[in-house]
Amino acid sequence: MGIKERREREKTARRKQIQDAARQVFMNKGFYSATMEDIANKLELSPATIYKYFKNKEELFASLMISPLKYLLEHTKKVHDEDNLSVEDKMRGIKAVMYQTFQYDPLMLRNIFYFQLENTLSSISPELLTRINDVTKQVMNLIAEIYEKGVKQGVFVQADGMACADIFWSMFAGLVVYEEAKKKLNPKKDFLKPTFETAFDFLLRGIKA
Amino acid sequence: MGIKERREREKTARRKQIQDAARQVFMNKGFYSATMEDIANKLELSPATIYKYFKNKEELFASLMISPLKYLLEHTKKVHDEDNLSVEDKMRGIKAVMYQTFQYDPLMLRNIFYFQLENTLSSISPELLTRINDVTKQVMNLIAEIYEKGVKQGVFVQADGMACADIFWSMFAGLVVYEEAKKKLNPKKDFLKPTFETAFDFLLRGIKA
Amino acid sequence: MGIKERREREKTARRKQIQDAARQVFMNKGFYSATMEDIANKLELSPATIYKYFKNKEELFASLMISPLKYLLEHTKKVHDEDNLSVEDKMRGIKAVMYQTFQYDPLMLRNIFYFQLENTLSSISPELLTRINDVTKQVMNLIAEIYEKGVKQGVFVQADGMACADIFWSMFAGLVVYEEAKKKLNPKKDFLKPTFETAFDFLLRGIKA
Amino acid sequence: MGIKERREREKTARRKQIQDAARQVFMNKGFYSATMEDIANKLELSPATIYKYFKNKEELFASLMISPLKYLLEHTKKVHDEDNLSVEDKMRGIKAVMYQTFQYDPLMLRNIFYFQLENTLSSISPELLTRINDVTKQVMNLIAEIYEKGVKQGVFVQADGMACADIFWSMFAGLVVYEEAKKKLNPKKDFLKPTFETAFDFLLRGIKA
DNA sequence: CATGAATGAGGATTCATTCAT
DNA sequence: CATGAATGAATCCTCATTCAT
Repeated sequence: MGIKERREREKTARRKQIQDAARQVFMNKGFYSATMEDIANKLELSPATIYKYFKNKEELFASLMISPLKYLLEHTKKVHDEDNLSVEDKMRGIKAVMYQTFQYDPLMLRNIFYFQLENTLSSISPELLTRINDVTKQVMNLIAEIYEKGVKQGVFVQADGMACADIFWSMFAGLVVYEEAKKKLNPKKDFLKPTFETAFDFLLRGIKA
Repeated sequence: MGIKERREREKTARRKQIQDAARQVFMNKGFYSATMEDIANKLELSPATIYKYFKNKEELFASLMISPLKYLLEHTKKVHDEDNLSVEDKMRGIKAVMYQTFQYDPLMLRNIFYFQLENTLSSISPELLTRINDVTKQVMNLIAEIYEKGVKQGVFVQADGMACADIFWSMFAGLVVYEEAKKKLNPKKDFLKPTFETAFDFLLRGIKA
Repeated sequence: MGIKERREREKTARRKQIQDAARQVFMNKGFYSATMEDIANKLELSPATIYKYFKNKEELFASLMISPLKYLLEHTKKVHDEDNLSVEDKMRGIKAVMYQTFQYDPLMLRNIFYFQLENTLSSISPELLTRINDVTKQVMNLIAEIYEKGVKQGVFVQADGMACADIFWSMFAGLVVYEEAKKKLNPKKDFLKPTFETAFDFLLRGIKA
Repeated sequence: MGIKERREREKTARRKQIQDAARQVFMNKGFYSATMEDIANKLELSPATIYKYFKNKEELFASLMISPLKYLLEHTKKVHDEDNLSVEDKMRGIKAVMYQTFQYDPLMLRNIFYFQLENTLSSISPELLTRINDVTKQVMNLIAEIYEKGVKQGVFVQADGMACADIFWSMFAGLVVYEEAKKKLNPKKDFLKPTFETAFDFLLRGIKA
């Protein structure tokens, strides 16, 4: 009985190992240039083994996206539900959550933003795709809700909630995508933190009624 | 002499034809999934011919990036140099230029933002790479200058000029990358225009001292 | 002792289970496209287990051929040995037996006819191969005997007994192979029965002296 | 102009070369065990080249089926349309045509009969599949017509024309499939000719009113 | 006895790129 | 100058089979 549990745990562990290796390889080479063999080599495993755990390359890649998104959603929810916080504080909370998510898995986050742009990621299982899109939408909805509440309270300027959510999300995506590129050009400094702060401060001031 | 010129002109024209076809194919399929044969087919030309005009696939792709960036730089310069405009109006001008650039070549713009993220685009000629990065930096510098002028005038809040340029650029990138994805999900509506407006309005309000 | 017997019986039972599952899978997918995992899944068993009972895929497949052939041989013998029957009735009996055999395991029968055509079924054990060929030959011999007896009695036209056996066998094979294909195109109707009847009626009339 | 024609001819020639090599390899190894590399090696060509002429393995294989079927259809038509022939002579003509078709490409013919039985030949282009089925049906229809005419003339026994066509076709298929197998077991003798003759003689006698 | 896990060995297919004409 | 033809080099993926537990 304990034996079944151990088996299960080992399987999950191996799955995680593969994901970790894959994450690194995808990070370094990008989706197309990364090969299943690269990943297998890193694990000192046969490529065939990977296919026991993930249906194909796309599925493996996509599975990596879930985790940061889940992280993001969870923490966004927490901020949204915090009763003691003013809407302004909540928006500041969103900023913090976004930054933490970035720190949680920067490269994969970047890939998420690029995700839907490539037609070729089509052998992905529809369930996974739906799941990813769902999480995104949920986060956006939470942001929109906060914003609209703020509008009602007269704290934020009149604007569509979803539009505002879009904007926060875009700012988030832009900072991640672009700063990541910058980091490559100049790997020493940590540009993002202050820029992140300033960017959202601008937005927060901008939405104030 | 005239004959040589004509030759030259024809060559340039053909180069442009190839670029036009390539742009469409890259737009539809993305860099990796687009094939040289796709491009050649669209032109009713042999793949071999393309290699007379462009060293390889990466070079061809990169050459396409130049044009929107040049467009952006030119117009940004114009805004920057306009003597009659207040810094606030100039920033508004930047917003307009960005939107126009997006309209000028939306897909390629998206690709530019993603460009430096893929390591494998390494067979690109260093000159081209440098050129692309240079243009980006120039645009950023112009924005930074305007902002810093505004800070000196006490019109904008105290902040680093380059950081502000980063933020505008990131907002720009985010809107493009993310909205593009959204357009795919819901191809009917034109989301971008109003969101673009609102986003930069928030920023403009946010930077106001 | 009883315990040993039970073991034995259980082993035989399991062997049979595997064969049943295998039959279905081979029927649906054909030899090459069927995988050992398919079969194992159907049984809710591990592929490794199958290898405890059958040396390899080919051996498993071949083992399935034995059963319909045995059925055919047994019943053919019965017809052949029936003393009260005229040779004409015996030939009619052969027809019936063939049709019954088809009903007994249509798909595997088809595979039998195709069996020797594929060189690659070479890892099969020679004994099994011999056994299969032996049964076929025995059936043919029985038919030949009946026919030759009929010739001697002046009831059938002059012809080589084995040739006639070949012809009956070919007609059998042709009907099975071809009708099976037809069933795929038009799964509703039961074409075979009447065609089978008519076909052999033609032959029976044709061999009548 | 002549140059274009030569190109065209060369291309057709190469296509034919590939088909010839493929025919041999498929004959020796069967569809599944034959590899594209086998075929390429035989041609002293790269596998990639084959893909310039045929979309994939299945398509290449299927293309080989067309030719014998076309041969069969053409000659069947000729027999059917021959005005001077009695229906009985026409049926005899059908027999001859079938045997000639067998001689024209014995192995591929066998494959045709097995063709629709394997689910996996599914990446075949629907057009090709349709084309193959069409030819088969046409041949069957011609046979049916002859038979029904014979029935009207009171020369053949009462029976459904299509059923009779089925039977002739099945006999044909059976002889080909089974004799081919026999040839493998005993490669020296030419079993088929006399068996073929006798088989159809039986049928011809059997259908006589 | 049963099996879960792992894999070696291959095979189909793709595509950027070259080169003789 | 343009190209049709050819290909080397990859890469994804599959599957029969083995083996430690």
